Amino acid sequence: MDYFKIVLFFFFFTGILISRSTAGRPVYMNVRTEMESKEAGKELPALAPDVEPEKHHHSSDKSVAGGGVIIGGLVTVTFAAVYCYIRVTPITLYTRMQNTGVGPDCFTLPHVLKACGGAAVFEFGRAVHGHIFRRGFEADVFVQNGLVAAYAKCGRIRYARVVFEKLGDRTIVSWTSIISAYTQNGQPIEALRIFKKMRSNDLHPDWITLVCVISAYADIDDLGQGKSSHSCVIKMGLESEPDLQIALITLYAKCGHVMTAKSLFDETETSNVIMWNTMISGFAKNGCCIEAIRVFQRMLSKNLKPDSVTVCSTILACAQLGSLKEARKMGDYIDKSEYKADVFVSSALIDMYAKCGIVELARKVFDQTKTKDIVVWSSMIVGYGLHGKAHEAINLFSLMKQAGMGPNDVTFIGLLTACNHAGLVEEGWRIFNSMKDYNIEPRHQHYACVVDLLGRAGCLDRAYEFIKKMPIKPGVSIWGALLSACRIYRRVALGEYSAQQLLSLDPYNTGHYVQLSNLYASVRMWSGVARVRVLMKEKGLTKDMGCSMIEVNGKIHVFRMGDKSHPRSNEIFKEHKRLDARLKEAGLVADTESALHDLSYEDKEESICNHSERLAIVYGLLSTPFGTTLRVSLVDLKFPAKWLKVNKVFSYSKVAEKKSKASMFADTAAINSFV
DNA sequence: CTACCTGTGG
Repeated sequence: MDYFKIVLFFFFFTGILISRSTAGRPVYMNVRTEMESKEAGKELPALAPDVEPEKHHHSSDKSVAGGGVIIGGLVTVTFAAVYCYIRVTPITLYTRMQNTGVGPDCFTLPHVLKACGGAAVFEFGRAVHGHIFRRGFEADVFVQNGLVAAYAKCGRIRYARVVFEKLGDRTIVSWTSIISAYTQNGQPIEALRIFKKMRSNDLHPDWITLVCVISAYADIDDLGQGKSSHSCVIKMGLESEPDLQIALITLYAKCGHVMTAKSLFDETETSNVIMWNTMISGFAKNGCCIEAIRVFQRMLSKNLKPDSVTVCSTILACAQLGSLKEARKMGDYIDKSEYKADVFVSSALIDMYAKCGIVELARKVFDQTKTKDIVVWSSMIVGYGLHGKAHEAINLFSLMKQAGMGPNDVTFIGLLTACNHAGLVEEGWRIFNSMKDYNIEPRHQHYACVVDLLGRAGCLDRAYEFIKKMPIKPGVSIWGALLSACRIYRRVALGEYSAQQLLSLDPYNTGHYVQLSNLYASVRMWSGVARVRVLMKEKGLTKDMGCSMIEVNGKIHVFRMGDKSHPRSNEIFKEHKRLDARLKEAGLVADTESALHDLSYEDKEESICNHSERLAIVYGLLSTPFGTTLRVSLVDLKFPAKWLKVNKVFSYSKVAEKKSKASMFADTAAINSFV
């Protein structure tokens, strides 16, 4: 930062100098033409005018009369500052060096290559590669290692590999570079293969190699191999190396062993921000949202300065927790911080507010975001989709196109789910078909959205035809969508077929069995219900319990099915009974579940499952004034029940299904208006 | 020269 200030200061004076000599000439002309021409820094105005002063004058001979020295100076300084921020890089300096005829050597080139990686400028990297070749540095290991890394950072793994393969004398850094090249480009298995090859060449990993290898094991969720790397770390006496601790914490968190990750973290008592970030995101990604937020708060209380990654991870935790109170607190914190201009932070905030039920606040953040990238736009569109606001999503999509931003595949998932929730079949179909106009290949999820869309609308045959014509092999989510549509519309034959496909793909998922069982129950085929129960028993599956959470006055209340542990339990059950009767009176009986209500063991489970969310809603109705919006989340309890404490904020929660959350907003609104 | 933590979808 200090360096930056010095450069700015320098610019101030050179700016005045230039403005004197050019009498208000619009300097931004230079900036623009230069930015437009991709020729990286053929001219470098104002950086060192004492070396090449003429360069500034050649591009624009048209002097604009008037303007004045001061204004000219101010304009210059402003643009110079922008210019400095955008332009002064090792790359520009390198180009400049090329122009002055000073050749690079094997000490400058690695730095230049590092910069190529950082800015992910592939073409420039190619050019440098050419220079390296011409100047005969192909044999220099340092330079070649740099090339491998630069290509990897530009996502050109092939080029990286070619350079590596041609490398005669490989050092440990060469091997590490190619290994990390593969992990960075999402190919951890190939990375580990190369690691094994390296070991068979009797080369020992250094600590950075270990960081890469551990992160590869984390990527493929191989805790066993990860643990042996951990013992390797200890054997080599590297366990106090912060970067290795970070890699290990990531590994354990990624594999679901959050407590191991936490104990590693606690042992360090570090002030390393990245390690704190790792811990926060580790908690957040495991659904331990409150723990994540607590770590963040502890960080603040220790006067450690969070960076933008810290706040992004904490916002993610708030979003998953679904607690409006925490979300608001975080929002206020960001508002006062320097991070509100960060695109990553903005998109995380938009997502958070949408998931916590306030799409309007999400929109406010969206509107306040100056530079909107595709993720910001998509987050907002997805947010509208979550709330079933299809028209808002579609309108925003047109605005996005007007702003010249091209959609990506996630944008379309947002649009399609929005149409799903709003039941806009034809609109969704049209949107799906328009994907090819943007050169976006529909992926599995897009097809699943369409099947869901058609299925929910009752067009089951059309959905099935669609599946048959798909260019990809239908997977779990597609058959799942079809099965659930079959359950709604009681199409046994097609449902059985989908279930067959589904169970062969994913035999250990309880949800599929339950769906099939409910389908049978809805047409009173009790033999089918029994058969499914046997199937489940064979596989040793039991139906896991649903659990709902509601926040009232900043306190989280959790209800399990048939739960009587809440202090106001009696009241809640009484009210629930009363509402149920009134709902029935009004003919508002739950649709498919009604068929299940009169008989059978399975049915009870099914209705009980809904119970937990009903209990939460009833409690919300009892304890808030009329007109309050209730926000209920489904909680997936993969943690033991002892961690769950009703009427108390609890630590280990995971919001299970975002989709059902949206439909719950709708249900709650309906009940609220009815009562 | 090589590495670790961040945002939308599932």
